[in-house]
Amino acid sequence: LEGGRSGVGRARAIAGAKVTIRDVARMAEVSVATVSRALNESSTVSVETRNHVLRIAGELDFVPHAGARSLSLRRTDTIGVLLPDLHGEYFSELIRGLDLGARGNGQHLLLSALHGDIGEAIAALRTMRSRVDGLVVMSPFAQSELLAEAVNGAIPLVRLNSRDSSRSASCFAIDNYLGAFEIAQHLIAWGHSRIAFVAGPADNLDARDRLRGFKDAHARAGQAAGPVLAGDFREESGFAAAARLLEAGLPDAIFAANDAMAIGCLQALKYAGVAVPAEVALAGFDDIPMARLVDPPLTTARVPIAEIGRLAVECCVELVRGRVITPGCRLFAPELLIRASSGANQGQAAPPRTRMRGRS
Amino acid sequence: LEGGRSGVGRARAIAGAKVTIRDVARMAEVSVATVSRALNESSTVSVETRNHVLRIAGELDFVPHAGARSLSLRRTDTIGVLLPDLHGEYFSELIRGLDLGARGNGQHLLLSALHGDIGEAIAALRTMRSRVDGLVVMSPFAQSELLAEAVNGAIPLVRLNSRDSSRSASCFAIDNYLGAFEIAQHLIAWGHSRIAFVAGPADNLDARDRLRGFKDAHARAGQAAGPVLAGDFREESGFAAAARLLEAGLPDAIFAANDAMAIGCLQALKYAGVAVPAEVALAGFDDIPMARLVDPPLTTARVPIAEIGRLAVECCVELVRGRVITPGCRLFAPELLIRASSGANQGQAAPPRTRMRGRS
DNA sequence: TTGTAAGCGTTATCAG
DNA sequence: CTGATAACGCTTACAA
Repeated sequence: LEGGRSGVGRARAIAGAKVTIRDVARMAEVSVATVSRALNESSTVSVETRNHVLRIAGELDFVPHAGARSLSLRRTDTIGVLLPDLHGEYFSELIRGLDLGARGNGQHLLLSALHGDIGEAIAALRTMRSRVDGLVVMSPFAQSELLAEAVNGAIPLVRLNSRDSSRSASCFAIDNYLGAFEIAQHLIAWGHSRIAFVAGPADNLDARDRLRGFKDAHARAGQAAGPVLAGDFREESGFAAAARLLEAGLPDAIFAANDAMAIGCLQALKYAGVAVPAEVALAGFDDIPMARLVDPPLTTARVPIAEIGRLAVECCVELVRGRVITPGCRLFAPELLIRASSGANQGQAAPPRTRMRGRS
Repeated sequence: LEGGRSGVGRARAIAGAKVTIRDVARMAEVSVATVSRALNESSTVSVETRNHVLRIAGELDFVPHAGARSLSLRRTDTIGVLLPDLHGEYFSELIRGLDLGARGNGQHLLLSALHGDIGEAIAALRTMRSRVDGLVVMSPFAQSELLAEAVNGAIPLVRLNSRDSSRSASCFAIDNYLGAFEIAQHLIAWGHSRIAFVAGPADNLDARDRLRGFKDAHARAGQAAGPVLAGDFREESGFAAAARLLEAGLPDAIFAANDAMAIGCLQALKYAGVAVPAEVALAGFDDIPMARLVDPPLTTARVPIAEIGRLAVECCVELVRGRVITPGCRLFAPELLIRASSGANQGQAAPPRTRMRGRS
């Protein structure tokens, strides 16, 4: 009677029918408790029993049911990630960082990318809530407070790139204000007296901070800020903005709130036969890979997005594990990358005080 | 006694303590079965009870425990995705498509990226197996048969971009062979008689197929294929390959197995003062967004990667739901995009038979 | 239409 | 060191 079991077990494994811990227990001729202990490295199992059980489990190709496990353990070992509609290298680098942080801590990643409004985000958050131990949320929405509310304190929440004054949240963000301030300062230092700004979406927090940095750098320098043009972070809107400037009269420099729009500007300028940086200097933000490949290479601010993603997940895991972390926003300073598009001579130590310009 | 319950429930919701279906039942003064039925739109519940229950559940901010649900329902409503170490726009577009396919079918996406070797991938597959209803796996490994084995038929498996002769698997892939064949044919038709090929990683199936296409196009044309240089799909390796060609003597044209490497080539050629396409024509593969922005814009083959991702997930969901799908590989033909880098005059109907060249 | 109760697969407590 | 057994939260026959 007992002899037949091995055959049954093997058949099971081959057929792919779900094999449970009871099957393993039966085959190994021990109790389910012992199997559980052996599988979970509990020390209260004799070495030989453990090995025996492990061998049988392997033969049966046993994989514990995650749902049952989470029911019993009250944890899922997965972190949920909610991201806005991101593009290109920025998105893939972010995910790379998130994945790194998760797998490094034995966590799975439940991903949800959003293609829409905040209502959709809240709905997504609700359905994720019961499947994850913690959440990492990146929301460009100004009303992102609502998101934290949706989670309702049920599980830890870490925010990405949404600096806000929320009392209790942990948050990892790029210092958009500082980066924009520095770029504007750089342009001003190089003698550009009329600098136009191509803004991002009005309801986007990153975009707002970059605009503030742009303006404050001018205020600090005691110089009037140039015109601010509307944009939406996409290349096309940069192209359109430059086209408007070409019509209204070119400034000395254009600072676009991200690289994609800066590249759009560059295209429009090239098309119109305007030399960059000789006639108009140009700068962007983000340092997407294309930035150094365009001609001329783009002056910009690099944001360590993968690193931030990794840290955010790690912080989330810590919170899940009950570590008390003082809440607050950790800001990461972007790195100013001066390339040819801003007209700065990289070999030269100090910027010129004034600058001769070909056009008035 | 009963009067106090409402207060307790509200306190619970505020505190964020896990509220279960029993709490809802108690508050609504019905049985858990009724709550379950109300929440799951079962028709066997009176409209008023349903509304009542729904209201209470809302007040309590109740979210069903996914683990318990999956235990009972024997499904998780999530699809697992296993991806290799991908970069840039290709990666983000793919994820966009996968996400679209998942959310469109009410599924969650469990993502696992960055798999160096196949052992790692197999381990990841094992731990995912119990948390998902189906898997979409993209493996560039030639030995990817092992992956299917790891799943052992426990759940449906759909492969991405790994064309193989596996009897039972469903698979969605780009016709790399065809795309490469057409690009090579295009270069040949435009009179380039010596065409170098910058290959991808030797163990990468996509790369192999592209090389085959390149060679077969030459065979078909009765023309000897130019030198094949090693590469690894990264920009740097394209740069290095072009550097080697500059030293050994330039061909008439260079066909890189992907756009990233083609752009690397372009950089090296520019750096050396070689005019593209006047002195050397150039073509890539993938149509990453940068391809049309470099100067000159890159001739390449566009692969509908987001679309493929979406379809793969949808197919997987169908399989999970028990739809019988005839297995096999669905190949998607890339779209040949002729731009300036290959020297073809787009306004011109037919390619020239022979071509005058500035260099021997 | 509603309630009762038996699973679903694990882990953990408590005896042995 | 090992074995019963009671949770864990939900769905679903089966009864009423």
